[in-house]
Amino acid sequence: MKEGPDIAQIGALIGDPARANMLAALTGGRALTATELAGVGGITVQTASTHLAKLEAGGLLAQRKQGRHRYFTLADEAVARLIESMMGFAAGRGHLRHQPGPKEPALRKARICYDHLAGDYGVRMLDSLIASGSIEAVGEGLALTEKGESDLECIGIDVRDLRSSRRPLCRSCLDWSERRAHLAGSLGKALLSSFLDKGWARRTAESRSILFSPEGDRQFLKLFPIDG
Amino acid sequence: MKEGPDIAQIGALIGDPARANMLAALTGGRALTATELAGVGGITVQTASTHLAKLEAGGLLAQRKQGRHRYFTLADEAVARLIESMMGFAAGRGHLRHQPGPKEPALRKARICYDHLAGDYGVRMLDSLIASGSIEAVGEGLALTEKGESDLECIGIDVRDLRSSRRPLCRSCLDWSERRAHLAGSLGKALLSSFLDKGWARRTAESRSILFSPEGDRQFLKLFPIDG
DNA sequence: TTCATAGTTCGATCGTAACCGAAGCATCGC
DNA sequence: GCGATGCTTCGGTTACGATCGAACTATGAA
Repeated sequence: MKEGPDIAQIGALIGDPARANMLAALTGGRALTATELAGVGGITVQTASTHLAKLEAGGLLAQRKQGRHRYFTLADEAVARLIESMMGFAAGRGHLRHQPGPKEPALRKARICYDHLAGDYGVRMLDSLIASGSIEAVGEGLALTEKGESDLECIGIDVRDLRSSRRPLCRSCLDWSERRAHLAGSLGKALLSSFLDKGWARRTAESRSILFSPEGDRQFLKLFPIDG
Repeated sequence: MKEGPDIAQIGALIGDPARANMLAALTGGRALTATELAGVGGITVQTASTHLAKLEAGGLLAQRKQGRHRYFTLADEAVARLIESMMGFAAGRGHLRHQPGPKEPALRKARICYDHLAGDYGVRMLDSLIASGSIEAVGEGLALTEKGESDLECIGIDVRDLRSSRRPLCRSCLDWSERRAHLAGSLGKALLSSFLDKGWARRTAESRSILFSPEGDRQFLKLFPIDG
């Protein structure tokens, strides 16, 4: 019972939904504050604080104080690989999920995935961008074409500015309600931001769903048509 | 929260100590019965049964009925790799363990590790066998020498019989109370069995500790001396 | 100084899951 | 048929940990 490395301890740390979500969010590589992580986990800051303390004590997280903020990151590369490998494993047996997708239809339609658009609308957007030749699927990755760059500039996305960041411009993110890829990366984030700025959609208070206004809905569907 | 593969579910499955131990035991690749796994987990068969059902429902275990036995194995290679990777990760941060070894001194001294002797006595036995030239350490593995074979025959171990089994004769097993290797494999099992048969020691009812009689203790220490 | 924001600690509640005893099936050997 | 063994199911207990409100600390802004 008490022999072998303590995989139970690590399993238990990952085994709580709130903690698992925090870890998954941190897999993106960006440092997040305790409050942000509380939002990711769908819990209050107090609860998040105790979770984060446990994760840190368990060696899964590192903490960096900056002003009155506390930025959390995965402790090291090994943790990231562990989480990734578990996600890959879990993905291989989707039947594992108790709830095979977001419960609420609104979440299935459009929701925020860390910082970009996911759900039916997220998948549709990427499909449309690929169909129009704005984005090319290169192997596992995605690349913005010249046509895509000019098209996006037209709708107010400053692609050059996005390129200056270290973060990849386009990343493919598996959508777990649709089981298809949607657009992540700084471009995915910028697109979602622009929808919010334009008033096409808004975040809901306590949920991760994105609510489109009737007008925003129309504009979105026009901008990202699906042929066939 | 409800997006991404459900690593929380898998984490929770692995996160229970009893289940973790069962999984770790099955990493050896051999099929084990529910009763054996209950012993590994240090729980009753009833409890083990519910654990095993959960693990099977979670896709981590496969079950094969054979007569009145139920043999459990890891569901597939992917599960084995997942467990291995978690063990490797956990080993890399040994400080994770809440209890750095078995609590009770008796467990530290001698205990059963699946089917062979572990703890202080297990480590001593292997050390002595190596020192006397009965066993050679070859890289990560262990090999019985000719001298060892004849020596063991003298104390009533039928090595030829053991060889006929598919199971490796000698295996090195990391001892987590001593942090050193002890002898596993069919030979390790046979040696422990012989101690029990000779009445040198006995298993305790509800614990995994092995209790040596005063006479057995004397014989054991004489048979496996440590010089220096 | 005072107020606001970010976060932790405390205390208490509550739900879930691990656990075992006892009873119930199923299979084997006789 | 019988009893013995291996395992599961049921019922009830218990313990742990996730959760949040409230109070507290720390940093920053005004």
